[in-house]
Amino acid sequence: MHTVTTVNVNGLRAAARKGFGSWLAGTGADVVCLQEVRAEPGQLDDGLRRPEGWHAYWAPAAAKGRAGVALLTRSEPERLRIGFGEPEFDDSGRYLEADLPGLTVASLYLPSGEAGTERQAEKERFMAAFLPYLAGLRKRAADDGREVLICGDWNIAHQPADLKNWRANQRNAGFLPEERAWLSRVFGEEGGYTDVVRALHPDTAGPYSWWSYRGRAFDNDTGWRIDYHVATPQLAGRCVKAYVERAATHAERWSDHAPVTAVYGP
Amino acid sequence: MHTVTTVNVNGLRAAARKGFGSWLAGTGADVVCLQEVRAEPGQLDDGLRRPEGWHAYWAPAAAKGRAGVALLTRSEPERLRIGFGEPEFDDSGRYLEADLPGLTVASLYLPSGEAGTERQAEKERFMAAFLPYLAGLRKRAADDGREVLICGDWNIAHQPADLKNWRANQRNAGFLPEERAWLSRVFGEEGGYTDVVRALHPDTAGPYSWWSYRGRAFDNDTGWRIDYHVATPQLAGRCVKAYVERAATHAERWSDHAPVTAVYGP
DNA sequence: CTTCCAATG
DNA sequence: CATTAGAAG
Repeated sequence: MHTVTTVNVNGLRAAARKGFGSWLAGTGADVVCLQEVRAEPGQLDDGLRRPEGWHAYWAPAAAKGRAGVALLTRSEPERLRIGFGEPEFDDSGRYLEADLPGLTVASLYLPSGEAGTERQAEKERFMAAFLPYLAGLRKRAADDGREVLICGDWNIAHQPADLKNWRANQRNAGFLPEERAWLSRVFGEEGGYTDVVRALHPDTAGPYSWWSYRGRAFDNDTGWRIDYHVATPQLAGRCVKAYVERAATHAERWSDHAPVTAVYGP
Repeated sequence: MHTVTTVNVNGLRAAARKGFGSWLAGTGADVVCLQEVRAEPGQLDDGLRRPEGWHAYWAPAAAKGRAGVALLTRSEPERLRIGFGEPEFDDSGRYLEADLPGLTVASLYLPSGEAGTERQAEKERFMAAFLPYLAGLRKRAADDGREVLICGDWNIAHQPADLKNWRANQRNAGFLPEERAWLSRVFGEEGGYTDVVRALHPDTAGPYSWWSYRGRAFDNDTGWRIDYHVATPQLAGRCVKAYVERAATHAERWSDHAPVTAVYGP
């Protein structure tokens, strides 16, 4: 029985100034996955670095002020792992994994970039290395009788239903054919994972989890669904509820992403 | 008859957001010298670039967001000059000169830097080139029967009375022996100029015109007098009133400097 | 449009 | 402690 939330905070220090703390205090989740922390633990206030009632783990990027993922868990994990074994990304602040009893849960922040740039090439290298890792992780977990849940900002919308203007974005990073095909492999035989939110809501547009700060994207709900719960099928089948906490970042707008929460039954 | 104000605005766009406009609307000056504009004219709102009732002249630095001086005059100058003939500093946004009838007035922003750095070396090169220019300017003006007034942020406190903690600052840029000696030459035979505010207030501590943003420098009046009216002696003798508008940047604090105003009688 | 950094003051 | 620009998103 787990309630898990993932949210890209777009700078935890800025988010904390604008209300992240009260959101965290009010959440019923027992696992929170954070992305784009953009700070080293030492740059965070005590109450944020070690929040009351949580075990907190940080994987900052070597580059200051960039990326950075974290995991907050109500119970203490048995094991932690930073990175997924690809040296280029080991200290890039993009992957942090924890073993809880019967469940491996990870916070992922996949690179983003504009089409045709070096950043996009980096994203593609990440994708190429990460898929085999994911597949291997699922197989090892199956052998151990564990479930796996990779939460985070994957920076890719999978299908037309996953963003407002899919036609206009077919040549934009985040909805490129090769990115979508890669996600299909994650969700297909090769990866063997399930897109939890889409499985529960097969016919909705969205629910979006990111809206650009530019223009009136949030007000018009011109969003993208790029933050996922990616789970082994058995775990996904146990999900009884999944939703985007649009209101959490609405009034105070402490991030351009909204938390994505799923409740996994026993 | 002139009322002249000089103020380092520490970024005119930021100052405008915080109340520079209402200060300008309320000033009785007919010449305003600005330093650290930190913007090209095109980056300023219309009302700021061409303020109602003023002629406005801008000398931005080639390096974006750095330095930049300006002159606002109620009457149109006969001539304008950017730089003082030293190529290194011609487009550094540090010197702008205007000829009004019988008066040459300039806005100066002398480089600042930390002792022992390349910035300090640049400051010293500026000082070395600027003193002969000043001396020549005074002589030419004398031949023409003109007065000269160089207003601005000279980034040097001259004497112990010109900063709160002079003992602690003897090795800090802005109060180094060589900088003080250079100002003494400006105010001595070689330059031939007068420190207008000090001439009127020979026995006051300060009045300071800059307070660091760090700590409680402003509240404790831990300030420096580094913004000067530097005038030919005859003009200085006509000064009937000289003061620092501490309140102008107190309530709203639109700069770390305060305006320094002097009234020159006929 | 917002984050954070770096250089600068 | 504040400014601006620039990289990044």
